[in-house]
Amino acid sequence: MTSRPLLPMADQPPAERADAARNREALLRAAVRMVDEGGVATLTMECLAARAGVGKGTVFRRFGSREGLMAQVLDVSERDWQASVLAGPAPLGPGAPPWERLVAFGESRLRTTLLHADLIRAADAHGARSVAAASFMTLHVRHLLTELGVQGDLPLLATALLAPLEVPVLVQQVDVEHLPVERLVAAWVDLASRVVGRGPA
Amino acid sequence: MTSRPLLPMADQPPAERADAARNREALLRAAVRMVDEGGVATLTMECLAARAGVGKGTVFRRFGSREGLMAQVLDVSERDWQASVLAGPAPLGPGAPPWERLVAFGESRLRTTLLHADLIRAADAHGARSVAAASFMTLHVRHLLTELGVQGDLPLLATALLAPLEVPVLVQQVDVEHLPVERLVAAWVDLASRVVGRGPA
DNA sequence: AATGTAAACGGACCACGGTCCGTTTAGTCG
DNA sequence: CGACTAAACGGACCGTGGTCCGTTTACATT
Repeated sequence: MTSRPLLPMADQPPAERADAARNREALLRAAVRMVDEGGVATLTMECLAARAGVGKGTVFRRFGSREGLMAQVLDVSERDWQASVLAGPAPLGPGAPPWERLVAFGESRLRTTLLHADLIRAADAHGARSVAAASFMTLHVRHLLTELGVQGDLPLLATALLAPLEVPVLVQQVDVEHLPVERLVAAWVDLASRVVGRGPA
Repeated sequence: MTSRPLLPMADQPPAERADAARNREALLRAAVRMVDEGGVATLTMECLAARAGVGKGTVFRRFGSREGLMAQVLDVSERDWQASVLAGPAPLGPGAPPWERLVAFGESRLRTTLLHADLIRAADAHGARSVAAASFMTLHVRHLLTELGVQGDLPLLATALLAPLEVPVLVQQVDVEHLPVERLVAAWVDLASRVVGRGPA
């Protein structure tokens, strides 16, 4: 028997090999570039591989699927946004009263979603939302609802508040029905105030 | 110049040729069969063509895309459902007071969506909801809200009520989080009662 | 019946996502 | 430093959705 790693450390799956890490980084960088140069649609897996100077198999080995890749690309911007919710300036970040934070959250999320609509869709593709992003938002809204003293099935109420901010809904309203974003924001705030059971400061 | 059709009738685009109509029907029948025998995933365009005894090009000529085909397949069941909302027995159909109808609508739609989740997704695919189905529901909810004397941006309020009944949301809750359907129904009714501003009979 | 034409047909063809597997290489151990 | 192994690599290959275009066919007009 060969000896297992001398430092158990934890039993993290053995860690990534240096060349693998380099390739992942190169691919991700290339992907980001392609996306914001030509849009999501122009990024094909084969072409990305070529650009990054690796074989197609490598792309799939690193990211599993186009969807997985897109999720990583999205993560870059999404992480910033989450940070500003968690620790940015009020009213989106902490410091403001919960109702103001909720309103700020809704508007900010609505605009962000619209901005990255294509990417979010590509990262979602088959319909299984990236657990990470969704659960972050659910938790946050749930937390604010708690602070507001809302009674009821909080997890599901949070989901209900988040649902109208999903890509398909917003895209339909903005791109097909040509509703102005301000109206959507106002309607969402109205919805939130009904759910909370009283709103305006 | 050749003479145009002798009976103008209306200027409907010349109407479908007999062979075309036959093929459309054969294809649709075959598609329905394949879907409820093997599930949505087993239906490939080429295979469908073969089954119906036509060329692949014909399938695309008739339905435009896989998505378009699926929309037609879905339409078969969806039409029945719409009929029962419009003219079926109360409380889903007319006759019951608006609040009871709204509750019945929510529960019925929730269960129906879950039942046809795959098909709805396949018919939606790129994310552009079939205008027909969506606008039917929006109109209906809007109508009920009006009857209930709800004030505000009705079209958007209706959308907000419909959003948590969308496939991705429900599938996430049921298949990933394993929440029981009854709880989803209860939460939706709660949401509706908040939006309406008082609910229980 | 013969003719003309717009529509329908079919299947070869293309692009893209995803898989497979034989080959190469990083990192480790003696 | 040489040997060994698990991991990474790359590109040929496959299935599927979708397009294209030369050929066939329904129907109307004479």
